[in-house]
Amino acid sequence: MSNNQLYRGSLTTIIMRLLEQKGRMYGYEITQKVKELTGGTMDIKEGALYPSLHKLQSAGHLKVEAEKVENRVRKYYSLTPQGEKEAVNMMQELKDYMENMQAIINPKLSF
Amino acid sequence: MSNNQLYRGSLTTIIMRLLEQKGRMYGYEITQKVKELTGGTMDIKEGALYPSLHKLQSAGHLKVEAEKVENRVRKYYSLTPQGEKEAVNMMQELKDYMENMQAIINPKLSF
DNA sequence: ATTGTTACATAAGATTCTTATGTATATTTA
DNA sequence: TAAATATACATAAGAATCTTATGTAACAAT
Repeated sequence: MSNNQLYRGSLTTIIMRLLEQKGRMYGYEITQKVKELTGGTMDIKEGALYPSLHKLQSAGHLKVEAEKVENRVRKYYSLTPQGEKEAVNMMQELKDYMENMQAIINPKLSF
Repeated sequence: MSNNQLYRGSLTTIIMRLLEQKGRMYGYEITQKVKELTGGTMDIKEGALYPSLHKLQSAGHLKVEAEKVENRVRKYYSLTPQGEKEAVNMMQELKDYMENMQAIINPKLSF
């Protein structure tokens, strides 16, 4: 993902958010989109991505449809109704995380 | 730390930043300060804190001084010169992380 | 006398990631 | 045309970070 431990734990949030916005994406497309959006600094590894997608799927947050495009198989993922709720949840948790980190890093009148 | 995987990987950054600001803190004090700064939502577990402090110390980022206060031992940690540089580094990496997450979550003209 | 707080520590297990490896097709480049 | 790169999936072994559980020890409060 990056040679930085901070990214640890944020992959599922990223996947859920991209699918919330785009509706339907396949795995490889997600890696490319993230690379594009972060100017090349974030590089999602396949060894992290695919197990993560499978876990979200078996948790009932994603559904998958396999399609053959240009003689290659693609697995398109999208949010289930339950996944839509979970995506909203995860976005709130990311917001809370960011605010908490800001509160620690730039405390208001605490030091 | 929190029932949220996003916090995974941010403990060392938090420790380094608090020591950068306060100069000198002991383990238990760090847990209380973080609780205070985040309104009780972040709760650093001892099983995460102490191994993390030991690792930062053996990496040369922290130095430790044991003191007996009210008949109880405290281990005060502070940044080494090398640790000061590493703290600046970590703050930049946190900033980059936050910006990258923002770019994914709220993309500018990409969807 | 028991519970809660302060203060340290470590071990076992869970989770998430990296690295390595594998399969397969298509395109580009040397 | 052979080799390298890109596209597209997958899994296994090991690393890193965390939680849970447990332990020691002194002090305060109920």
